[in-house]
Amino acid sequence: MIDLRLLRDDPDLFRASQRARGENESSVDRLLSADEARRSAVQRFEGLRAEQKTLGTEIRQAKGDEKTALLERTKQLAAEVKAAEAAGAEAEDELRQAHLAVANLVEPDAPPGGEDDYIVLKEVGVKPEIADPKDHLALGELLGAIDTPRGAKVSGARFYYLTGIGALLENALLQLGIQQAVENGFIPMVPPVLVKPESMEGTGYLGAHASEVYHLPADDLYLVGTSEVPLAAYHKDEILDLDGPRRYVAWSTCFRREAGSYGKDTRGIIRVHQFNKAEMFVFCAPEEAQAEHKRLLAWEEELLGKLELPYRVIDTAAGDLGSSAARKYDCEAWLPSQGRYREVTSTSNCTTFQARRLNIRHRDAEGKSQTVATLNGTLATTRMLVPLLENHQQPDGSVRVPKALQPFLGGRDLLEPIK
RNA sequence: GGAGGGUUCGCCUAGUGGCCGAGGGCGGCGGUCUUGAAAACCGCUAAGGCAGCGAUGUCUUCCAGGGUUCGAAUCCCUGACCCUCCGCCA
Repeated sequence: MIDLRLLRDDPDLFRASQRARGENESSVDRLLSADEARRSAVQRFEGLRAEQKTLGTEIRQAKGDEKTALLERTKQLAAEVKAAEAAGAEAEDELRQAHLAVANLVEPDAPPGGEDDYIVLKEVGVKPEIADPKDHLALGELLGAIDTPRGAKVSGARFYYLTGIGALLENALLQLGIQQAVENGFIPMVPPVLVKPESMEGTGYLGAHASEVYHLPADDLYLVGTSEVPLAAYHKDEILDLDGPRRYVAWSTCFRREAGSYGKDTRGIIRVHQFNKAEMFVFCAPEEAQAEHKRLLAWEEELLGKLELPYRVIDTAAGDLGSSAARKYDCEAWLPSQGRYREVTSTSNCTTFQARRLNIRHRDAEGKSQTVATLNGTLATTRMLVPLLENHQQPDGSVRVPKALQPFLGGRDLLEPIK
């Protein structure tokens, strides 16, 4: 949710932001009038309620006819108060709906435009020269690392088994990520992956992404598509004592329905219903959010460096931002088999948008409570196996293990085809 | 799945219809005293909305939602969550 005070002061700021996203700016005006309507409803209710309270004390002391007269008056007043309260609740409700409908204020420097209007900030590393590269699935099958037919047999399309060295490799990757984060002061977490509707709503995933989310109707719980959800909700309704950014790194399984992606990335494990991820999540003072965002990006890059992968960093265009994000950077790793870069990490600065929904605050320098900023970023994820296998493949189908991963694989430096 | 108990201000707790947004203890902050500290004593110590330049005023919130009443932390109904016991259990 956006800051209503800022909206009152400068509605054009939000209209411009909505335009940059390619969204309707009428939602801003709807919110403005809902805000106006609520304020007048609240004032009417409060006036009546104050009178009711005053008369209430007078009745206690009154006697005889005087008391009868007062009771007569207050009875009528009680009905008015009730009506005003109902009107207030209705106005409140409309305000909330209108409030939820407005996306976060985009950072002014974010590139305008849609999905294809990203800006490439940099390219890092050297793309390997591989004649006739095998793709990750072919390599995974040679190594006995990935089994998609049996994934489909047991669970359906877009499910897979990681087997043997594949299972070990994923584990190594996530451990490397978590180790790096912990060394940098992150608090490691294993969060729940089933959450209540309010937690899902708080992070904004029941809006435009509702059809992407698995729901368990018998219990009214949702399977999270990212541990961002349980991490953000972790401090719901709390006032934090922050001395610098509060950083968490969570290991979790993620579940995505991938509705509407029929025919896209059907081969291998690029787009799947279930995967694992080490996710960074930060609560910090709003003033620090931009700098922290850069740091999250740097940590993502550091990990890709350790994996010795060629990648580029893109600055996502406003129209391609999630509704909670003010700015988003993606790291895309090079895929030799496709001859292009594919997203492997994504870091978003949600400023105070998420925290306002979840009611998470901290004490500022003057001791006043203030909404915090939240940020998230991918560290390591199952999908990274794809560039890892492809970029480090050898002509015979074996795969070189980057130095940083070797300690997590019992020192192995080469994965060889089984038979 | 069944039976019972519980949910009040950071924590513990008092409070069974108006004097309660709410008392006490602990903790925290400030002060007196002290060379310094401790102890003792004194004071302050929930969040949020609205109006106002401000001082301030006003309203909401005692798990949530409904109800009774002129008036609800307090009475009634529904629900959520927690605890204990029994049953079941990959």
